Parts: sequence; C-alpha cells; structure tokens
Amino acid sequence: MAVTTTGEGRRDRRKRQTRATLSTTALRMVAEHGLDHVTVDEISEAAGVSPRTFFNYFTSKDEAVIGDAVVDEERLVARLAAVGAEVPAVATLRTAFAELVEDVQADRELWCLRMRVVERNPALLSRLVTIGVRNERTITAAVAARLGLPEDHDYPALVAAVTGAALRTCLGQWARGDGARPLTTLVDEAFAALAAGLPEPRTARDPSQPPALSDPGGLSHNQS
Amino acid sequence: MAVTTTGEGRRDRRKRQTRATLSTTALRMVAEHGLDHVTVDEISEAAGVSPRTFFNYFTSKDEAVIGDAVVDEERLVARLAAVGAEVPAVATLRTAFAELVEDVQADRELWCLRMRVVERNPALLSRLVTIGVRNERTITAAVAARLGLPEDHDYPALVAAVTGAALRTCLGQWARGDGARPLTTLVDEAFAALAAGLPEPRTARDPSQPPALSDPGGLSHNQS
DNA sequence: AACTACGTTGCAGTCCCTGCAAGTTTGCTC
DNA sequence: GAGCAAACTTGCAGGGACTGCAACGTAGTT
Repeated sequence: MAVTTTGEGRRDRRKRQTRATLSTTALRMVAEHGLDHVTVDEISEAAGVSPRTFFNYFTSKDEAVIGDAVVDEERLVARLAAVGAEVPAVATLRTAFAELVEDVQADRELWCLRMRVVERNPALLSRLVTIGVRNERTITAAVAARLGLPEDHDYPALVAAVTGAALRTCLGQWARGDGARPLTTLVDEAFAALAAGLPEPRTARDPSQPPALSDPGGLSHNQS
Repeated sequence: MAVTTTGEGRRDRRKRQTRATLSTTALRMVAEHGLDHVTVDEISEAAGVSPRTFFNYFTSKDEAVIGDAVVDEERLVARLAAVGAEVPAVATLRTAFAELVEDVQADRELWCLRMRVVERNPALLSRLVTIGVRNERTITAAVAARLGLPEDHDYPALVAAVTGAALRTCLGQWARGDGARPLTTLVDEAFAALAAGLPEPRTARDPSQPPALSDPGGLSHNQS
C-alpha cells in the first residue's frame, strides 16, 4: 500500500537471495571437493532448500556453478552500433566488450574462483564455451550487418570466434594471476596483438618487455 | 592358423567393426531424431549389442556421436618442431594443422553430417570444444617451448586459442557449404586473415577501403 | 478474513553411466 | 580336437541428474 519497498516486492527479493545462495554454495563446494564429488542433494541441503527447488532455479548442476555468464544481446548490439563505422571491427568489439570486462572485474573474487574451478573441471568449461558460442552467433550477425556483408560470409564468423577466444584466454590468464594485472589491460594487449597479426614477442634472451605489444594504449582505453 | 589376416586378428577387427557401427548408428539416429530423443538403449539395439556393451566402447552417448576427433599430440608437436624457427608462429601452426585438415576432408561425408548435428545440438558442441581445449594446452606448451617463452606467458595461450577458434569456424563454414569449397582453402584464408590483423574485406557498396588486405592470397595460398 | 497467485516440496519415473559378477567367445597350445 | 586362458559381452543392482505432476503453504491483494 504505502511503499512497495523497491517495486520489487519481498518475494522477488527472497528469490534473488535463494538463487544467489544456491549458486555460491554450489561454486564453493565444487571448488573444494570437485564437481563429481558433490551432489545436487548436498548443495541444496547446504543452501537450505529441497533438491526439487534447486532445479526450479537451475536447469543443471553445471549452470548453478557457472552462473549466468550470458551477455545481454541487446546491449552488445547497441554497443557495436554506437561505434563509428570507420573504426575497424576488432577495435569495435574491444570497446563492445568493455562493459562485460568491467562487470567481471568488479566481482574479482567470484570470477577468479569460478575460473579456477572451470580449469579443474573440463566439463564445466564446455558449458562455459557453449554460452560463449551462443554469444558468438549474436556477434557474428551484428558484425555482418555492420559491414554490410552477407550473413554467411566467412569474415564475421571468424572475427567473432577469434575475439571470443581471445577474451576467454584473457579471463584465464587473469584468474591464474589472481587478478593482479587488471583484466582490461590484458584484453587491450590481446586485442592489440590480434590487430597486429599476432606478431611474436621478443624472446627471453632479448632484454625487452614481456607483453606482445609495447604500446597497448594505441587502442582506445577510455570507457564509453 | 594358416593366415593371420592382417596381423590384427579377427577379434580386433570385429571390435573395430562394432565400434564403427555403434558410432555411425548413433550419429545417424541423432541426426534424424535429435540428441535427447534417442536413448542409448535404442542405439545399442539398432547396433545389435546390449546397452552395457555400448558403454564398454564409449564413456558417454556424446562421445559415440562425436567420434574420436582427438588430435595426436606427438604428431602435432613433431610437426611444430619440423618447421624452421624463423617462420612465424601462426604460419607454423597452419602447416601443423594440415594433416588434420586433410584427414577431415577425406571423410567429408561423415564430418559434414557430424558438424551439422553438432550445430543442432549445442550440448555436443561442448564435448567437441573440450577436445579442442585439450589440444589447446598441448599447442600452448609447444609454442611456448618453440619461442623460448615462459610457460605462463600470454602469447602462446593466445595464439593457441585463436588459431583453434579459427579452425573451428572454418570447419563450420565448410560443413555449412557441404564441403563445396575445399577446407584447405578456407583454412588458408582464415590464417592469412589472422596474420594480417583481421582486416575488413571490402563491402559491396564501399570499394573505397584501403587495400590493406583484400587479397588473402598474400599469404601462402599454395599448399605446403 | 478470505482469496489467489506463486514458490516450495515430495513423489514417481526416465535416463545416463558404473562396478561387479557372471556367461560366452576367441585364439592359442598341446 | 580337447583344453585353457584371456578377452569380450551381458545382466543386474545402484547412484545420481533431471522432469512432470499434484499437493501444500505462504506472501500479497481485496
């Protein structure tokens, strides 16, 4: 009557809470005992709900562990459209990913653990990549439209797949380093390397910089 | 007694036969009815063996459908080592993949169907990618060793992931076109594009693009 | 206070996959 | 060819993921 709290209602809030609890407990338990040494029953019990309820929130055990790492299609497309047509596709995608990257970085703790768990359980990686591929299709279509290329042209698909792969490895490296180096930097470097045709870095015996490109700033580093 | 057939024995031959039958029936049935509308029991029965035997050959239903698309690690590493150190990493990987590419192309029929099935069943894509990632690690290590870089350097992982992704999309395009354009060509073009920094192809209505790299033949377009 | 829509739960059931303990075939030896 | 051992097949029992259904309880509404 008087106030609707946040227009969300207590019920919805509780749902969000339950979902979050379920997800994080799943992640933690799997991180500790391994994916196939933790049952849904155990997770649910630890989260204080029935196993049946677990499946009301997630369609699979994997999904609970991985979380909803799905990119918002509309947003992504909007981002792509927002960049001037004269900017090359790779650079455009990098800025389009900026938002996602920052989200991940904001939840550093969570994502580091998540990536580590994924690394130990290839089955989860599959699930993660599957999501990535779904996004890939969106990106492919968007890039094709942007460049005025036919839907089935090789180029958009290639760019989408390749940038996606780059992003994935950055995520991995970032988590492996426990988030010490900012993810944004890693992504910048990777995309710069891509745009430069993957030149080989100088070898160890050559006293130089570690990264592939000495000038990552060459690519847009400002946000939005 | 008299003849040992091929030094393989009847037993082994029969095993290979059973395995092949099981695999192809699985693929065909799934192609027709969808992955989750075909049970292991049905597949086994169609293949004339018990369900239990099915799992003696494959660890999962997915595996039977996808097949053993695993790259021979040793061979791959040997290939990498065989290319002169002065050749850039991307080009080196392209030649290292040549063998695999030809194998796939030799079984065109099978692989086209397989890829089409995978496209319709994202769950299978997972399994396929899992294999790809296992290979990725091998490649990462090999590239690192080749370049004298530390094991955890960004570059090898990036190159491995990116080339793997490129290969994957080529496979997809190839199957989508029913193998009309040779896979080798597609891979050549993709790797050339990678080495050139993914320049955008000219659009139909905008021929004013700088001649950065509209000609994929710029890089090795001849075989080996 | 009654009503309703929605979230939770238990239950039954299907399917995937595994270990174990047979039974059966194959290849080899005498 | 008889016998033997290894290897292959199979049935059985069982655990765990996941789903549809129907009953139950509770939050929000009137």
